Amino acid sequence: MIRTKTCGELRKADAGSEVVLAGWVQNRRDHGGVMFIDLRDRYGLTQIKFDLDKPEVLELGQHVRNEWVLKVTGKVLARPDDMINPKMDTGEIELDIVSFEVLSESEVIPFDTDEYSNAGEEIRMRYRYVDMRRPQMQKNLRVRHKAINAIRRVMDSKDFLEIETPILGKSTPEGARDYLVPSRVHHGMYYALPQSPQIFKQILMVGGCDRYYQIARCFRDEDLRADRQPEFTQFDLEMSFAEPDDIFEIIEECMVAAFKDGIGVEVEAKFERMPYSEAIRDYGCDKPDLRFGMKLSEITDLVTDCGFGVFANVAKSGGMVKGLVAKGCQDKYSRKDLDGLHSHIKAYGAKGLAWIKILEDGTYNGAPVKFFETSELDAIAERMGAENGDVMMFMADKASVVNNSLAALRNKWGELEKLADKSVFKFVWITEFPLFEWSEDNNRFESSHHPFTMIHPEDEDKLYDDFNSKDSALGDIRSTSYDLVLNGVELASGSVRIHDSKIQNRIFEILGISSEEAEERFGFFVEALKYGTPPHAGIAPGVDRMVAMMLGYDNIREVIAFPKNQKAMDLMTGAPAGVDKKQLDDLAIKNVEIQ
RNA sequence: GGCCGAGUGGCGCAACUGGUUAGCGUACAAGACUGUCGAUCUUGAGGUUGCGGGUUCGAGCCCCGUCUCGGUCGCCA
Repeated sequence: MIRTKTCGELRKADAGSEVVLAGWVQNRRDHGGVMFIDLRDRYGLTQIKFDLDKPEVLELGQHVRNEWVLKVTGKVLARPDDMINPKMDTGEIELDIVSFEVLSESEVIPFDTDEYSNAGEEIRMRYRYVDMRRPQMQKNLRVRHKAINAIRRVMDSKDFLEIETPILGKSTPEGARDYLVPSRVHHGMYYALPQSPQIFKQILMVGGCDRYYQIARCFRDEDLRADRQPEFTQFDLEMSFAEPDDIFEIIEECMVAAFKDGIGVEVEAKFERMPYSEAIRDYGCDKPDLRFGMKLSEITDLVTDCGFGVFANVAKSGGMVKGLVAKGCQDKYSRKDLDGLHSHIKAYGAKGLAWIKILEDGTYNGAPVKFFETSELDAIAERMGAENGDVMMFMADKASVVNNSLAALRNKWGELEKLADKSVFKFVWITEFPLFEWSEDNNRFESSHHPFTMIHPEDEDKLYDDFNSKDSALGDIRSTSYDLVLNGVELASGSVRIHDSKIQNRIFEILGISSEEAEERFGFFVEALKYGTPPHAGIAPGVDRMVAMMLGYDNIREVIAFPKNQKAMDLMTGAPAGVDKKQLDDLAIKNVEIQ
C-alpha cells in the first residue's frame, strides 16, 4: 500500500507514530515560515504542517497547488489545546511532515470541492469526477451503498435469491417507450432494454425459485423529471405463495433497515394502509403526504341549488365541487395571494380557484359570498370543518381536474405553511387500485397497472360485465395491488399476479388483446403460465427515489453517480453520440444526417 | 409538443423606471507573513452580458427570433 492510514482516522492516541497518508490537496494556508495543507480523501481531512525545521520540504510544499495528489510521510502530533479544531474529526492532531511526493498534479479545477461549493448542475455533471470529491456527494454515494446493503442483508435473511435477468430482451409495445438495440446478427431485428424485469421475475416463480430479488437497472425512453431518469434502479422482488401482507412485511423490514443503516433514522415498523378510493376522496391523489392533515371535503350536494353559478352548474352536470381548509390563515394571505394560487394549479386544467375567508367575527369574505345564503355557507363550513380565522378554497370541475388540482394545492400549502416536517418519514400503503381505467382516446378499458395484475377477490363477479361500455361494472373492479408512498412520493408499486389462465384470458379479452395478439406479444409468458404457476406477488421500490428522500433531495440525480440531464444526455461522456459508418453498416442501418 | 424560470470573468451572484469605464465573492497569479484551519493583507490578470436581428442619442436591461439549461404538464401499462 502507498499509504498506512487514511485522512479521516488519526486521533490523539496516534500521537508519536509515523504514518503515510495519500490524498488530494484541499487547501493550502501559507504563513511564510509555517504552512498548512489540508489533505483530503474519502474518509476525511488531515492537516499537514510544514515549517522551518525542514526548510527544503517547506520550499517544495509552497509549489503545491489545490487538488494535486500527494503522498505524505510524517509524524502524528497532538495539537496543543488552543489549536484543536473541533470542526474536524482529526482536529486533535496534525501531521508534522517528514517528506512528501507529488503523485499527480492538477489543472486548476472548474469549481470548488469544499463543503461550501455551490456550482450549478450543468458544470457539476460535466466534471462529475470533480463533483464527487465534495463531501456531500461522498456522503450521498455512501448512504446509497449502505441502504442497498441493508436491503440485501434482510433479503438474504429471508432466503431470497438475488438472480440477474437479461438486459437485452424483447420489446413489449405497451407501457413506456423502449430503448432499442439493433441486432448485428439479425438485420432489422431489435432487442429492447427492460423497463423492468416484470416478466422474467414471474417466470422465475413458475420456475420454482420461490423467492427472488434483484437490484435491477431499468430503462424507459420517456421525458425526464427531477425524479425520473432514463435508466434507474429498482429493488425488484417476487414471492411465491404470497399474499399482500407477506409483501408488506418484507418491505417494511427492508425500509426500516435501509433507513437505519443509510441515515441512522428509526422509521415506524408498521406502515398505515389506505384504500385507493379513500386516498382520492380525502387527498385527491393516490400518493398523499400524510405528514399533515388538511383533508379535502366534497360539497357537491350542498351547492347543487345554490346561487353561485360556477358551482351549481358543475354540480348539476355531473361534475364535482370540493374544497380544503387552510387553518388560521385568514389574515395571513391577501386577496392577491389567494388569487395567485391559481397559477400553481392551472397546469392541471384548473380554470379557477374560489376562496372564502371566515373572519374572526364569523362573517364570510370573498368573491363568491354574495351568491350564497349565510345558512348555505354555514353548512359548507360545517362540512369542511372550517372555523373562524380559516380560509376555505374550492374547485368545481370534472372530478379528475378537481382532485388533481386540489391535491397539488394541498401540497403547495404544506410547503408554504411548512406543515410537513422534513425530519419525519411517513409511509403509507395505498391498496386496491382500480383494475381498469376507461380510456377516452381508445374507447375501451385499459389496465391501470399491467395486464397480469390480480383482481380483488370480492370483485370477481364483476369481471364478466360488458367491456364495451364506459359505465360497466368493470370500472368499479378493484385489483389486488398496492403502492408504497412516502411523504407524498410513490416509492414502490406492486401487486398479486394472475396465476389462473381463465382470468388472464378474460383480462386480455377486455383489453382488446386477441389470443393471437397475446401469443405474439407475450406468447412465451402465457405459455409458461400454463405449466403450473404458483400464486405469486411482488413489488419494486425505486432505489434512487428512496435514497434521495433519505437525504432530503427532490432530485434523484444527487444520488446517482453518473446521471443524465433533462434531455437524457450524459454531459461528461457526451452520450448519446454518432457512430462510425462501419458500425452502422454492420447493423445494416442507414445513417441519418445529424442535425 | 405546451407553460414557467434562468443564461453576465473559471465558478457562484449583482447591476433601480434603459444612462459614466459592467460590480461583488470565490478561484487563479505574484508578493508579504512562524499557528492557520472557509487564514489574513497587498497587487494583478481575467468579460463581444448565450447567439442573431430590431427599437433608441444610448441596451446586460425593452421587442422579435433562435440556442442551451432547469422545473412542470402531456407522457411515464
